[in-house]
Amino acid sequence: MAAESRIARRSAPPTIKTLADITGYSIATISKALRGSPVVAPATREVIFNAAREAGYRANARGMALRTGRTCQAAVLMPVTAAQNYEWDGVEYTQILSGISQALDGSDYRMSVHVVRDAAEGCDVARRVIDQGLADGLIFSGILDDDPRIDLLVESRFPFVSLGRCRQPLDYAHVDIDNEWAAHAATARLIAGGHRRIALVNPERRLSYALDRIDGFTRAFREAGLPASHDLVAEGDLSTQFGRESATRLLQAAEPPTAFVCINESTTLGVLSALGSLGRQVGVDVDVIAYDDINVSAYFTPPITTFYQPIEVLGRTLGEFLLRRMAGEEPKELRQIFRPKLIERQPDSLGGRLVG
Amino acid sequence: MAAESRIARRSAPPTIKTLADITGYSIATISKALRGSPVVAPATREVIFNAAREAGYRANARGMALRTGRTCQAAVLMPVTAAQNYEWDGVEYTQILSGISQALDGSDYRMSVHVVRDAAEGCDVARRVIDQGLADGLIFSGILDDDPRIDLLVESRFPFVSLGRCRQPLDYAHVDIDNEWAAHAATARLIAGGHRRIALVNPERRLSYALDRIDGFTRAFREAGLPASHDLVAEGDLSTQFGRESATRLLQAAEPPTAFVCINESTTLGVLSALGSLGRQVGVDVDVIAYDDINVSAYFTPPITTFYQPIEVLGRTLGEFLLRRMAGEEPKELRQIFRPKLIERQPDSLGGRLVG
DNA sequence: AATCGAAATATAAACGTTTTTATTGTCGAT
DNA sequence: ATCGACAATAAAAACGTTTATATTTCGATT
Repeated sequence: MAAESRIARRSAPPTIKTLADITGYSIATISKALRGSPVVAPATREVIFNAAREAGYRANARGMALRTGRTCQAAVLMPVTAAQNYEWDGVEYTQILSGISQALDGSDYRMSVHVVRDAAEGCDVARRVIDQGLADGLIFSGILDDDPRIDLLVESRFPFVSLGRCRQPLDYAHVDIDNEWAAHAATARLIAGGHRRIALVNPERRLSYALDRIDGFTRAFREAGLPASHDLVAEGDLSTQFGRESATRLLQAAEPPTAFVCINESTTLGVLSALGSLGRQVGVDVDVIAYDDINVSAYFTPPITTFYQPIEVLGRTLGEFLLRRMAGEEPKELRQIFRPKLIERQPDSLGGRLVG
Repeated sequence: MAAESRIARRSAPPTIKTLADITGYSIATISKALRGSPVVAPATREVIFNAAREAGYRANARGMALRTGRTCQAAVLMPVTAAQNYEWDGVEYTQILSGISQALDGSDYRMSVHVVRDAAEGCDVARRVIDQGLADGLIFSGILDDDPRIDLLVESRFPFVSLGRCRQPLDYAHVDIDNEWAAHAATARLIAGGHRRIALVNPERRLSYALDRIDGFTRAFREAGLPASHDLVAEGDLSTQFGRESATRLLQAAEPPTAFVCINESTTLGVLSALGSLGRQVGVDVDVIAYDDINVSAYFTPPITTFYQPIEVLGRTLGEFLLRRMAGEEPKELRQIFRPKLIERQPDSLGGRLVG
């Protein structure tokens, strides 16, 4: 038995023709039976399925792809910044890939990953995926304010799901974090704690979610009837170094911030590093609220308040949505906006401290 | 021109038959010309190449794959621990994928990523990749002491490159970090600094490189004529939590360590967190040396001494080796062991401190 | 008893390549 | 003039599927 199956494995893998020889049916019938077509007699199907199981038959993806055009591949664009020595970058993408892969697990789709270095390359790759039929669906992130990839894909009716939304009123499947809400919540919490000069460590403004965050940040001030500290918005790549440099610069300004809202843990680490260097203490001199990527804020010294959203869940939702989209479901149904959970680890209030 | 090319793009993409119609040659000649066969006349080849360029012809990967069996895919097994809420896990894999992708960039290979949750699943996926011809080559990591995947792949002569070495004397392409050397260097540095009770925060012992590290750790003590503090070797998953728990436990023992050698930055953060909680200061009460994954140790407070190896370089080497292996090069030629660079950020010596 | 329709299956074509084999045409040697 | 060798190209088969069309069988209807 073991030896037999080993021999079977060594020789050429069974094709539909092998099954035809075994069962005596034609290859067309085999194909139809395996695809679950209702025209084949139930008894026949039974026989064929058994033979297929026995022979360890697995459809040849290449033959199928050639005939049908279906590739059984879901393409994912994985962004990587060109910056050297910035190794924290993209740490959360492992989680996203893991989540997508989980969602794809039951299906017969596989995941192919394309590394892209910037938005332009992302656009090129997307076009190649469509034109050359490299995949049946696409997932990507890093959505810009007005993202050409979304335009392209919507126009060509290619199934895709984006992580993040562009700000155009287009009809497409997407998953996102409620950045406006989260930025508002963080800012409002600090305002309620007595802070007036609040820094926002934000990504570059061309990214859609950077604008969402600024919106939320601004709304919190507006609702409190206070002027927003727009001069304390730092924008850049989200490296640890950027966090450190921004914090250092802002803290040495004439009217320094008393609190920081950080976009991710990488920048947070940089901000904390700057505070350490300047001899400021979190919770004593300055308050910091972060968005949690990889769940390490609990281990910072001291632990800081964060908004936490398990990234793997985003990935899983992306994968599920793509499967449903590729199955023909309408984009309208395939939208989900996650609100991260607030984890309070500090009071984040000025307390009796002196402002400015 | 722009309109024209857009129309061309909308309609079915050009095939070899399209080129045959355009040039008047047969599809066989077209194919041979494009593949660079010497039997076609140079003038003919010229004509065909021009037509191909004009029409924007790109070979259909599926047709090619069906005929030749070549998939133009390089498969990568991406490990993901099943542990929930352990989100730092695998952060360095983004860098590895990025490196591999860079290496593959010029070639016509694409990268497909398979997420695997444990060694057994890795073995299954590897077998499926071979049997079903899902890819032309394979890259994987997390090598065990005696890894079944390596046995399987060596036996079936399937091109692959592993990140890490098993301890069997097999002939296969691999890339690794010199873990024995690095562990020795870190331990020796601490011994030279006066430390005698040194903790090693290590991965599980079934992983090949865990053993390498213990070897190096032991050698450093042996060379110093001292008994190795084997009772201070902690083994577990490399989560931040594991680092924190291990450090807490070890420090409260009867004969606590005066120094830590940490396997990666995730555990390092945990160790530092434990030290903070216990009111111990790095560089004052305890010394810590880490291996740097994603280059953030510089931002820890205080910055700590690390061994640093840019992970992207490992990825790039993996990709290059796989290409060469798939091109037929012998595994013997395709081995590289990297020595990480020591970055000194602390004296790591006991100084005038009291031992124990 | 002849005919029809439905059910079940078979045949053949197609997808886009590569590769093996066959067909031209040209030229030099006999 | 005839033949063979060679170069250049064409024709055909094959890879493993799916699908459109064709064939067979059989029971029911006229």
